[in-house]
Amino acid sequence: MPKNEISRKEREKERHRKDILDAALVLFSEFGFHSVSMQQVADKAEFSIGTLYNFFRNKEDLYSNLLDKLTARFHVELTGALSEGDDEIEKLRNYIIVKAVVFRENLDIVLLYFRETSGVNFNLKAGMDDRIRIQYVELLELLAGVFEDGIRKKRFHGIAEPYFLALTLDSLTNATLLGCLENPENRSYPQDPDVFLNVLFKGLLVS
Amino acid sequence: MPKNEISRKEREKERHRKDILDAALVLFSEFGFHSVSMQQVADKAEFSIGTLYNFFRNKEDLYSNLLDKLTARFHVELTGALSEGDDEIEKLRNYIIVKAVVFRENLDIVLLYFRETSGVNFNLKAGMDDRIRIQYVELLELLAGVFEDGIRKKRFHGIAEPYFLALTLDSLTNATLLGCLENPENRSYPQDPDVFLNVLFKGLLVS
Amino acid sequence: MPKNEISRKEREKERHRKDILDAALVLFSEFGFHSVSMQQVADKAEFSIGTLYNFFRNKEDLYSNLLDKLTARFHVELTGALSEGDDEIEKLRNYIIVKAVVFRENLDIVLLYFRETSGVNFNLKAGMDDRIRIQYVELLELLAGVFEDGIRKKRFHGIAEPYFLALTLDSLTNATLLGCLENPENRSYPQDPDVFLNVLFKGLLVS
Amino acid sequence: MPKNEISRKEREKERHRKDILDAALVLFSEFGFHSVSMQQVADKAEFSIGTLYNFFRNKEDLYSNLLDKLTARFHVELTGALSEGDDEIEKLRNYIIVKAVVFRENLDIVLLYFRETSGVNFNLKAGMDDRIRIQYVELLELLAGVFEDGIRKKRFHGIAEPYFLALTLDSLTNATLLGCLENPENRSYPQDPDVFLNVLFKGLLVS
DNA sequence: GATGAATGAGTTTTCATTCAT
DNA sequence: GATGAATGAAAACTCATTCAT
Repeated sequence: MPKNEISRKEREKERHRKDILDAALVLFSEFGFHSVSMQQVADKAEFSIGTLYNFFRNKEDLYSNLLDKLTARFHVELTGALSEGDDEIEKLRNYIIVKAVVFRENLDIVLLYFRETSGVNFNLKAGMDDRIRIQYVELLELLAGVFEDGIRKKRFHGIAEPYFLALTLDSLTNATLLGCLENPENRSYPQDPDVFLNVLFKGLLVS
Repeated sequence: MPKNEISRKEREKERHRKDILDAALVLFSEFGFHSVSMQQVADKAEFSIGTLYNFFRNKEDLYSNLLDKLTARFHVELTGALSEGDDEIEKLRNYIIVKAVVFRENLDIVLLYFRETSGVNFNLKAGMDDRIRIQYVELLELLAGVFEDGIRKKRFHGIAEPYFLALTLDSLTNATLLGCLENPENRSYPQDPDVFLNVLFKGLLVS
Repeated sequence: MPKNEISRKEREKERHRKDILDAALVLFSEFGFHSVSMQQVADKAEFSIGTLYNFFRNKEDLYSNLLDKLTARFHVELTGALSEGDDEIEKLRNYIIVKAVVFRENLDIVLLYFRETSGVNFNLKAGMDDRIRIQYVELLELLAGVFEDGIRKKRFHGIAEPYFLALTLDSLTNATLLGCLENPENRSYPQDPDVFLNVLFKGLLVS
Repeated sequence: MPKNEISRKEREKERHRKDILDAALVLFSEFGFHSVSMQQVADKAEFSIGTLYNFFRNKEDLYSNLLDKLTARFHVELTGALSEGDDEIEKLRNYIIVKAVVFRENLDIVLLYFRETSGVNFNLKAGMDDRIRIQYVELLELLAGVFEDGIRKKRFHGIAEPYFLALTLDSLTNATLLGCLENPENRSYPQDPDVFLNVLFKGLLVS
């Protein structure tokens, strides 16, 4: 069955590709792009250097594939969270909860992501990061949309620009989660999403 | 006049040191630590490579001196802002205004600072960044203190932990200012500090 | 034939390693460790610099591998010479003859060896040279053992400590051979080992 | 008194020169020519780098001046020892005793000297070391002369070439003294010069 | 004569990338 | 497709030497 043959080979190839990306993720997220050599990635992935170059044009390509894959996953999870829930408050609660779960379960990825994005501008050639930036803005605008809807439906006081409120919620959750995940002994992060929402909305909520 | 002689030489040396740090700041803030070579810093500072090494033990030492100097300056400005003003609201307004000014006038520095700090964990050897982290925590605690005072004096509702409120205000202003400064064409940042405060306090303020 | 494939590659790699060591030997023995650059070794070995570092961790590692290999070879030859021969006199004659042959046929090595050892203490990190020193002391003690046996068997007068006699014979042959080999036009070295032995033993030999 | 003025200045200059050479001796003898920087010599001598260059054309010149001064001192002491004493045996005893004293009292110098000479050929440009070699050969020939005289006067058996005997005595004392001085805890060196002479002459002495 | 800041050629070392097997 | 030896450009860093003060 040549069809199956091919598909088995394809699947195997895909698995190898994944192995390489997994190894790269662990190393890049711990040490950063410049402090990890292709040799180290190859060693960790248990492939030879040459094989890495069969899958990726160069080091940057490997990195950017990694980031793309990761940000896509994040994007899906977080935008998904924002679309579920009956009303705007529920959506925001969902967003906060999912974000906490995602962060906790993918610390590697999150650190790598922030290494790239929160520096605000990036170390690598522009272009690679543009896609990340676009997805980030998309997410913020989605979040802003939720605020806007809530305001229009009189769920919240329209006390500030929706985009502004979105930025606030995002920054706040980032800062809190990163602080908690980095020093877990230090300060545990809130299980209850309303801790975050209260900061923003107590008083904003239409009674 | 040997006294003057000496002092003139010393002053000149200090100026050269500053020239090098200035050149390094511009380059590091634009391209990042790993993407700038000592040769480039030397060229920009109009000195030879050897001279750089007469002032700094190695590349990391240069970088770390730069960061120390910058964070010290920030720290002074921002803690100063928090200590001026008649009541807590005034202190917070002050903080927001001064931060905006400082950010706008020192974009290089700010970008370099965030490249180091917001990446959450750092690329370079620990120790250098510990001082930065300590100063950052100090600032946050000072800010938290203002919230605490305000809550105790019934100026604000005690709706959340003071440290949490501090983190929120800090994240929010960072995100906004960086967003605005990076893409000035895109979105201007608010001149009025109350735009920030409203997000937090409308409804929190005791009427 | 994958087996042969592998072994051929391995053999080739070993040959390359040997080529590098050979080039290094010639240069180091003529100019000394500090006066030879890795570039020069690479050029002489007809490899690129990078290849040198695929075989040796750094310059010191290359040097130390070279010394280890050489001293091991010497050690084997000279201790071998001391174990052959019917009686003690014969063993000493053997030692003198073999040493002369070894010195003449490996002038490069000998010079490099003496550059390290006779300088009494060494330029490089300790550890590398400890092995050399240990082997040297081993050899001297073997030689001393021959004298001791000879004295016990009344082949020689026990006119001095065996270790002392060993040191004397070693120093004497070194000085003579090096003097001759360095300035061959100047003074040829004795073919007859008894020339050395006579100095020591005429009168010491039990008649 | 301008005469005195000048002479005081001259004396001072000479003292500075000596200070530099002393500092250089300590450093070079411990670490070797290549591992000591002019900066280190300047620091140890408590002068500036520039001052070193007022006294010596370059690093090599400093080194070679140092060696010249030291070998000259050695040469005087050892040739002196060979010229004192009533008969040849006495001269040789003298030589051995003086050499031991000189070695013990000038370990720095001796190590530096051997670093240069016993390596047999030298690290630096030829020329500097030729003078050392010439003086060494001169000394050996003087020593050989003593043996020759002793043989002619029937004090010793003419059992080997005088030059050969000289080389033997020299090598032997070098090896012994260096061994002792390097590891003083290990093996003390003989106080009695006859320990050396016995090795050579017991049986060679005309009874 | 003394100083020491400035120089820059030269050295070691790294590492992304290629390509013959 | 996999391999990994070979490459060499590029980087950090050193240090003998100069020269203006």
